[in-house]
Amino acid sequence: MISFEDFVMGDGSPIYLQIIRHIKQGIAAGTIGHQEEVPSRRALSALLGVNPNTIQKAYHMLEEEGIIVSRSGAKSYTDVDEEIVERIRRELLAGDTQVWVDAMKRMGVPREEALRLAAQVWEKGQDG
Amino acid sequence: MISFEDFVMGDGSPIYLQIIRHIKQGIAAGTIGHQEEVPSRRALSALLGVNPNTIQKAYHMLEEEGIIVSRSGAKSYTDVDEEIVERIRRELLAGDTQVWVDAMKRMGVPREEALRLAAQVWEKGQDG
DNA sequence: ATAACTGTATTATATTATTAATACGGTTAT
DNA sequence: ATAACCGTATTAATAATATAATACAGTTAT
Repeated sequence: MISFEDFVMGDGSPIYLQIIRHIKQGIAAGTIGHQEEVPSRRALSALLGVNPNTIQKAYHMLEEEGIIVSRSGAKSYTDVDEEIVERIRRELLAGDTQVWVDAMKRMGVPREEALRLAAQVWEKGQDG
Repeated sequence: MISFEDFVMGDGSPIYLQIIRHIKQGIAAGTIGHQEEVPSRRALSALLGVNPNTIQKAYHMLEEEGIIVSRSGAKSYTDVDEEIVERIRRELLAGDTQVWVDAMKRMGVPREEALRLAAQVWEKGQDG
């Protein structure tokens, strides 16, 4: 069963996008595997304190991307072969890193200073 | 005069937030200085192809943050002493880096691999 | 002074994100 | 079979974002 324990609604982006991202990150991390059970729309909406329709929107888009499979009346499960895992991982890693690098460059931060800052921030956190 | 030549409406975030970010990044980079002229609401709205009200919203929030000063009828100018520049720079650098580091950790990317990827993405770009 | 530009304000409308309240029919464990 | 879940669908309402069309008064260069 996919866990949403560490899920935090932080940035101001739409909730359904945050949910999609959370699941994709779990798949990229390997903590979410193939044919893993997905929380029901109602259960997750109660857990996160949002409307069931918001969850349905996220799940529906994940299904269109071929990441989860739903059957009316039954539980929903992930459907991720190795190819899709690699695609998601590449997408997220490259995309996030590009965003950060672009921001640093736009602020005139030199490469070495940026990498030093990243290493420093990395240590500050307790996990990882 | 603040330049918006390299401004691109990329991410799906609200335009007024992107404008605020663009100006803050310029201040952090030092390419936007003290008492520098800000494009008029109408001029910038025409340049970006958005509504003047959207620009006004961004400028109004920047004024509330003490970053620009406006007088009815006259042009608007930046108002950034060294203290505010340092505050903005620290905010943006630390914030953006934290977001990236958190994403990498959530995806189970080891520190060294993340830093290697960052260095690699850094080189790929033409500027910086 | 006056024309051209400024910031500011108002009202209306459209779109998107989200909530809310239901409803229907399929699946599953007992 | 039946109760408790499940996915799915519909309709209505609200808030945030953005557009559109104006209007008014202050500033500035000529």
